[in-house]
Amino acid sequence: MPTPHYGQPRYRTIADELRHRITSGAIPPGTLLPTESALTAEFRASRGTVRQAVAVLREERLVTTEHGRGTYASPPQLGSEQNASSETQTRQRLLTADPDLAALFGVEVGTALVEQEIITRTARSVHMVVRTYRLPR
Amino acid sequence: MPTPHYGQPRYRTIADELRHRITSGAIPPGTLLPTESALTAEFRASRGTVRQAVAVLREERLVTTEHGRGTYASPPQLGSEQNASSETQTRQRLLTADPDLAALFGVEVGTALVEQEIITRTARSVHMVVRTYRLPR
DNA sequence: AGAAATTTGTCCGTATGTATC
DNA sequence: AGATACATACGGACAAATTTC
Repeated sequence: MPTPHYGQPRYRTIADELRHRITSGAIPPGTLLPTESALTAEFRASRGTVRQAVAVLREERLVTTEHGRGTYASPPQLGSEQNASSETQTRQRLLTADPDLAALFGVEVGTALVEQEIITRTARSVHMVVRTYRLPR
Repeated sequence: MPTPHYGQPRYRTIADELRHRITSGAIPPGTLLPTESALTAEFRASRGTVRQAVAVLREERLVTTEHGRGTYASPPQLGSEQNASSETQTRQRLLTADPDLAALFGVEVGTALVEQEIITRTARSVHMVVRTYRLPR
């Protein structure tokens, strides 16, 4: 019943299993994963635990979820290509708004902002750098 | 990582921060606070701690939370229908690589780069600024 | 066009085990 | 020992988007 999480948590185990199904092709890209209620039945876990498992995959960009629809294995008909050999590095930090950003956000210079930097790269070179700025929420 | 509560308990600190954002206008009245899971991520606290923090604000009548919906900064008003319509402005320009970007891309300082800037905003405020940097091609 | 069913999103309350101060 | 915090897990309920009838 409640929560013996020796060794590996249940949601990790479930995430591993689902990841395997996706990467092995058992759940082809673009198709829907089983619904949350189906997963709760299959793994005999609570919905919260199942959702936690799916959240792991979402974090890994292995799936995308749409409200009222379901969870797809890899983005539905988007970008078309995922470069198998390209990887991303993500970094997040706090910075103080320079005049430019301060004006955009309508805050004072020096206000704290969150910057997330995503670097898309192959082993050889950097493809793209994306910097996202937000107010700390 | 676990539990240094020098002086002030963790949930107090989180409550203080959220209170400041509300009173400072960073979270305007009528808008939803970040979800519990978002707060756990941001403050790297457990759900229990986050809920404890929100409970403090609820006690102070600074927020009201609706089951299945979320937690609002100050009571949700009937007429205050908010435009969920967020819009984006896109801008693209050439710039010269500063030392930081030059190092990332492995080019010399001053090399031309393409910057695309996407600003996500409502009528009221800027939500997010995304800057994408690429080598021109 | 409208009602019902599905599915995901969020919150609630509770519980257990672990770890640190 | 006690207080605080963390991680995990359960079950229930309401909300919202989508699909189906």
